[in-house]
Amino acid sequence: MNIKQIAEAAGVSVATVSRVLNHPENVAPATRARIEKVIKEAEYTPNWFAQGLNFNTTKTIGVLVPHMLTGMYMEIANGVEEVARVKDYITFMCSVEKDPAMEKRYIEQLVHRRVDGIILMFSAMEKSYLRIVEDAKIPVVIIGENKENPGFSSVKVDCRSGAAQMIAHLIEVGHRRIGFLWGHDPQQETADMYAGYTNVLRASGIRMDKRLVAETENSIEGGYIATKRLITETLPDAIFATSDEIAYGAIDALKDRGLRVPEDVAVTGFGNERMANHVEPKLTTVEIPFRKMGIYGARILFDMIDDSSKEKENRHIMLQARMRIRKSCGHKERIGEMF
Amino acid sequence: MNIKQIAEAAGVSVATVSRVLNHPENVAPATRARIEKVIKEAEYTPNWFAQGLNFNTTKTIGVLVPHMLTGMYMEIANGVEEVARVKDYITFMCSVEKDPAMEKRYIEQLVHRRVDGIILMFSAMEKSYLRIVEDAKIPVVIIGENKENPGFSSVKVDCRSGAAQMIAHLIEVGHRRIGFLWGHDPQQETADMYAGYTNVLRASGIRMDKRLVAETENSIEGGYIATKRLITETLPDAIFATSDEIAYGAIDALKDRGLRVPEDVAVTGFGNERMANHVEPKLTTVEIPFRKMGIYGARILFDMIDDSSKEKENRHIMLQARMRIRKSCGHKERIGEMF
DNA sequence: TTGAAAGCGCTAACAC
DNA sequence: GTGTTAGCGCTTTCAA
Repeated sequence: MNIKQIAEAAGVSVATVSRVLNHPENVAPATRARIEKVIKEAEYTPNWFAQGLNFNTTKTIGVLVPHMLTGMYMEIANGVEEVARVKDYITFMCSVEKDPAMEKRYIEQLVHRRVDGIILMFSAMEKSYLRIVEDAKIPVVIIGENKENPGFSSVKVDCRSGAAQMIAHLIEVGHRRIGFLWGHDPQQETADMYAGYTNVLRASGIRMDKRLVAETENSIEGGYIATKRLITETLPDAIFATSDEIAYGAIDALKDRGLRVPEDVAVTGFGNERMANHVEPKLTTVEIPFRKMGIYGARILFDMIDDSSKEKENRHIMLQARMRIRKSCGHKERIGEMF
Repeated sequence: MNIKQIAEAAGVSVATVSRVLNHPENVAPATRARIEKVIKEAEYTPNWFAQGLNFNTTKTIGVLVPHMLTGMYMEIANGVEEVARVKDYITFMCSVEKDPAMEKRYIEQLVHRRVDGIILMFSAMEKSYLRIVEDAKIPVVIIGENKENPGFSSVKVDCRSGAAQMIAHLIEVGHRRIGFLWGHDPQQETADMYAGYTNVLRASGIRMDKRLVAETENSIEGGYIATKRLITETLPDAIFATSDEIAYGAIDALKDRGLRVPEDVAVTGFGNERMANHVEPKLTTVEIPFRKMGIYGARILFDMIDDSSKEKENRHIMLQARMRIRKSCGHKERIGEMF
């Protein structure tokens, strides 16, 4: 069913039908009612492609997620989607599986399909790849630090300070030999955490011990393996993991070795994802406001979309992370939280 | 940059450019090479909408997910996406937040945007709503049981038998008073589990006690609250939860009451999601092959898309669920699994 | 082997 | 207030 048929059925020209669709105020009430009736009865909706050819908007944004199965990323995406929904936009969610080649392919696709805006999450893209997007003049917001991508609006979390707080806390509680489980991603954020770690140690006059630092995949399994390896070398008082998942793996590994958490070794995570409060012992961690990151990112994006006319100067938001003291760090006056 | 400009730059007509794009074999090698060079240099890609107006395919499928933050649904989606990617399709992931109104809106959008196929996951849609999709002749596959939607291809899991096995196991291990925490969704699946539950109890000569059955939201919090309520009434030997998350909540609630799991009360889940093996005690559960469901569903969908000519007879796949015996059910010879 | 032109379904400028 | 028509960017038939 197309506009011509509607026009015939209503005894008018296609222009008039198009008008009731786009500028109903310019149509006589009687004609308008008649046409609307026909449209409703025929369940007619204008052809998407024909509209796309004429308008310059698709009411669609694209969101690139590093990994569909990682809850934290999905929380950010959820925040984005919520804003998009209110704006009557639909969202292309693309999971790039932490693979730059896939990320590139998806970006090309999104540009090709003329999305109105793109959100890049912890992107691995180099600036040069993003030229396609710039050429297409599609607004972009980057969520998560990325050194490779200056010149875009962004939303970030102050991971350095978050880690520093946590390390300071561990020291305060009495730990000296603090291990650092360094997840491979997100790259920039974990590097910032490391900076926070070394800084606080130095300031506290604690000597760095390289054996206490281990690199690992950002996953439960990664944390498990790295911890097993680490504790064969030397036994720390505490372990700081760059993500909650790594911390879960660390706890498993310690338990397997017959060590108690937090009595023998304290463990802390980063993120405060859904399960952090339901593992045993409850995980002390740094809360990242994931949903909020998504919401802010989306708001910036839609600001850019809405006044595409305005000369765009990039905006940057830095959110603070916040400690969640539970049991796993060995704090005496720990705060119990159920949810 | 459009086809006309390419044509001019190459000194040919638009028709010839279009030919090298779609039927290169019909173009003289020399002309073709010249045009391809221009295309490459200009980084030209045909306009998506103009193509859509002419072709009848969008290389896009839509996936309706009940809830973006529930890992199990995302695992299914991940399976779908993987198949789609291989097929060079892009996926619209739509999170309907367990809201039928949203689901309806998204379906309309997907139809409007002429996706080549749609996957409905644990859909709440009534048959009548899906008329839009049928009218548009868009292939649909339903993942997850849905009584309201006969007449569509589907992939399901035998939850009834899964639950029956688990209940039988609990009885075998010595439990008699077995609680049933009934999550509100997915509707049909949990109802099937209930059927399995009552059946096995009856067959084992155990009298049903209504006080042992509690309804709840499908979430950790839901499981927590329902369990607290349930155990004020009567104390079961064991609790069967219709999802892992509900089971986590149940375990929390029991611990809060000073009860040991599984010594005082055994707990089992359903799903075997990522964390089931990392909570304390490790969760005995029924494994649902989520990824596989997505993969099979997508394969059926693409079969339908690829031979749209063929008279389509619906296909139905029923997958088996499988028990994962861990610690939480109190089995003596429990199997330890790390990952 | 190539080009001219019609047509895909719609919007909007212009004319009445 | 409504109709006519050019044009959006592309594909494809038909003719040369």
